[in-house]
Amino acid sequence: MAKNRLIIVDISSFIFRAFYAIRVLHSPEGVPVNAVHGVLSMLLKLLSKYQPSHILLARDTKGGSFRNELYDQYKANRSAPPEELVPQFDLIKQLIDHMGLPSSTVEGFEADDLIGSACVQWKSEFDEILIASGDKDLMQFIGDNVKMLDTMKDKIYDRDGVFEKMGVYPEQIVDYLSMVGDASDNIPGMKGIGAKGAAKLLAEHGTLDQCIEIKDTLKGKKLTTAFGEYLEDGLLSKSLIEIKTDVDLGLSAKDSGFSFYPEDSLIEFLRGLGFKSALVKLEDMKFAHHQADQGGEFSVNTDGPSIASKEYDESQVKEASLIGLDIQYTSQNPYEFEIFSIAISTKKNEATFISGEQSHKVLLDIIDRSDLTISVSDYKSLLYFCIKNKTQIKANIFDIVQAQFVANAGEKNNVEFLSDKFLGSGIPVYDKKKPLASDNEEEVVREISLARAHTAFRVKEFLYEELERKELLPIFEKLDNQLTPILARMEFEGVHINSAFFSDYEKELQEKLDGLQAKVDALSMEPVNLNSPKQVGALLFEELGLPVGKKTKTGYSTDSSVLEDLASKGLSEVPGLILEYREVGKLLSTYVKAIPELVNSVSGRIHTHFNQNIAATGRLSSNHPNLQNIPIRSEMGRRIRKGFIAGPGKILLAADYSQVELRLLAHFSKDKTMISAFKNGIDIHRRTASEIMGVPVEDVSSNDRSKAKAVNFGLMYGQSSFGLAAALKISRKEAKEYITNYFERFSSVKGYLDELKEECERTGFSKTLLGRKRYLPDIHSTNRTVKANAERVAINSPIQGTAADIIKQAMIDIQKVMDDKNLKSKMILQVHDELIFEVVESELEEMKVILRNGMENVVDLSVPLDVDMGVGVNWFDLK
DNA sequence: ACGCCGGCGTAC
DNA sequence: GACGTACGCCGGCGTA
Repeated sequence: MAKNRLIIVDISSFIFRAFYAIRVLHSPEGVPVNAVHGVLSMLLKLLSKYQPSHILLARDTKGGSFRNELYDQYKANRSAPPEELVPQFDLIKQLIDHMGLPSSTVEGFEADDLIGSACVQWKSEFDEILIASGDKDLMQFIGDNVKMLDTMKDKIYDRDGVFEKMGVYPEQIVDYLSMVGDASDNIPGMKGIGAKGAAKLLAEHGTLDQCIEIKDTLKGKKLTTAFGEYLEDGLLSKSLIEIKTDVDLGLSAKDSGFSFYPEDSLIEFLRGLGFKSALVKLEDMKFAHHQADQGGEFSVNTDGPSIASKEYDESQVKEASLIGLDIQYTSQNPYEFEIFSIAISTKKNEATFISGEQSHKVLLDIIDRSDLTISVSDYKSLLYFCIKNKTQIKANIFDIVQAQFVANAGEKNNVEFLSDKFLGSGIPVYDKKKPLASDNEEEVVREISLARAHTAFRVKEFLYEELERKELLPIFEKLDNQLTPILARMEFEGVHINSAFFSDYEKELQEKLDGLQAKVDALSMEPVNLNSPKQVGALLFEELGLPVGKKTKTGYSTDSSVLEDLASKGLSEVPGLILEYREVGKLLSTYVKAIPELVNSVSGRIHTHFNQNIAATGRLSSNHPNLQNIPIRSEMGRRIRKGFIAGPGKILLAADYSQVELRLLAHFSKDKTMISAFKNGIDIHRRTASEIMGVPVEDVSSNDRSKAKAVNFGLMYGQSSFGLAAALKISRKEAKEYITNYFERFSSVKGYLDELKEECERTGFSKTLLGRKRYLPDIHSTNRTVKANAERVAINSPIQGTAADIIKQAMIDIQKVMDDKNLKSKMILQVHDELIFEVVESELEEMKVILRNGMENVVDLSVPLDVDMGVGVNWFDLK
């Protein structure tokens, strides 16, 4: 590492990036502070990661620079900074001063000129200079000991790095940008010359001046006009791009030396802005500083807290009102696991590890205390323990992972991430590959468990405050947190399967698959692995010479739409055979073979995991195995459902919401046609077909209906005419017509969808009927594709998310009734809009009533929520 | 041998 | 560029 390292920061670019990267947050006084927060964390990261001995923060002045006098259109395309950013400039100036970081601003010059001047004037004073900026312009200063740092990508550019990225060397950057221009500063460049052209010219002729000298020999219309008509623009551009290097910075190289220490004034300042997690980091730094003072050199350190391990002391637990808890189990299998150890934390930077019999006892003690809040990172596994031991939890449980999911759906939410985010990291990672730091495995488990318990203890207050501030406490406390015990019970109960059915069906499908493989082999030169898209592509498009359709990143696309196209052309029977092979192979590998392997050896049943904190809309997901995607659409696939059966003396009962999402769309949009269709029990797709194709309801063909169905669904996903056309294999024109007609006939739907986008732009999040939020920072992206994506999400999330909230609430209500009535029937599966119960036959009729009531009455909408039910001995027969 | 990623296909 | 939310299989490729 360089002994003497200067970092020059283009602070303006930090400010803008910070502002747009984090949604707007306000201080207790209502002043926006998101950019302040962002700049602070960017600076702290810079200091800890690159450990500079010197720093210079270069700031723009409020007025324009000499460049505005050269060119009145300079930066004319820049709109005024957003209203909510304006008051933050001054706060950031104060922040920098409180941090004691050297900064410079000079009237009439931009930050770039200060950076350039520092680079040139101070070059010999430092072993290394890093320019922290995203401005390509500044690449011109890169040289032996000057490098550029892209803090977003954590990438450092040296001379070769510049060439790799731009195709020119640092000394050619000015000429390069003079030709290409720079849209962000409204620098025109020379029309007709793009990135590649400029790089090529400079590679051949070295400089712009050289190019001008030989311009008459240049070939091609674009180039000749560029060097004729637009040469002036190029020269003007050059004068704008050139950076001053002789500005008097008002301080010397030595003055940029600093030593960062979180003074009380900084702490006070940040407290006033309502920052909490940043304060924790700074206080830990102070702590580290004092430690370092005892025995050596101080270095900026934002790493996590070190946790002192304490002996177990009963009194400490007795006095606590909040405990962080981590449990380590002896096995993943919930039917076999015993508690290996627990760790508890009731104090900052302290935690206690307890193993053996005592851990079991302490755990039973603390969950029995109704005056206690236990903060954990895996509530469900604690519930497994309780179900197994037939104990009830009296304490309040706060799951930090679930809290983070509700507060920031779509963000990471594992304990390691939370520890990083709020405490500055600190969870040791158990890495099986590397030899353990300690050769005692228990030692490693102990370290991890202590850190997890401590994280749960510390992070709870931050997340609670965040949930409160974002008005998400009701969703967290009344919905998600209430659902967890139900999911634990469902998982614990599991599903019964008919293993003989699976093995018979496996045999049947395997024979079928072998037959298909043999047929294809007979038609090809050499054996092809039909599971390999690469080999399939080679067979179809090279050996057989079939017409190439779509391409993927890596080669020919061979997906089902391509194969169907080829099959319909009748040039070869191979595409059809591959389609069949794919279908059978999928069923075999993903379901028929895989599922029986997951039968639990103790219970003899399948125990899926219902994940509550993965799908950003609030839906559940299921894995190991995924029981939410068991085939139903094809007959061959649907047969798999025969393998899922009720236990002895039981019967399966399923209840599913009919068209929930479309009903929600009708309710939200208040569309009269849709509402009346649902109120009168009319088939919505048929009705839609009639409206958009202009035929009487009774004359709608089944083909028309399925097209309308696709339109209805596509709508809720923000599908374009392009997508609809592809899905239905119709022309874009026809697809477009349907969509246009749809929005004419269902005009309030159009308005509603637009409103969703606008609302999201305004607030930064989308919201469900029950108040679940999903923050979508991409809605403000300047990248069209990214923004369009966010808009589709903004349309879909409230609908999908509301449906998810509704069924969650229904599960809670239904389980409550079942418990109150002490019923023996069990809720065992949820498939987004469907609940499946294993019912004791004597309870069947009662259960039907409970389900219908529970599901239909969760919320009061302007359309009824209809529920269909089915009964059967297996999942196939639930009709 | 293992892990990651792309392509593909299943569900709602 | 073009349809939202998931999970999981397989092959292929890079690293060990």
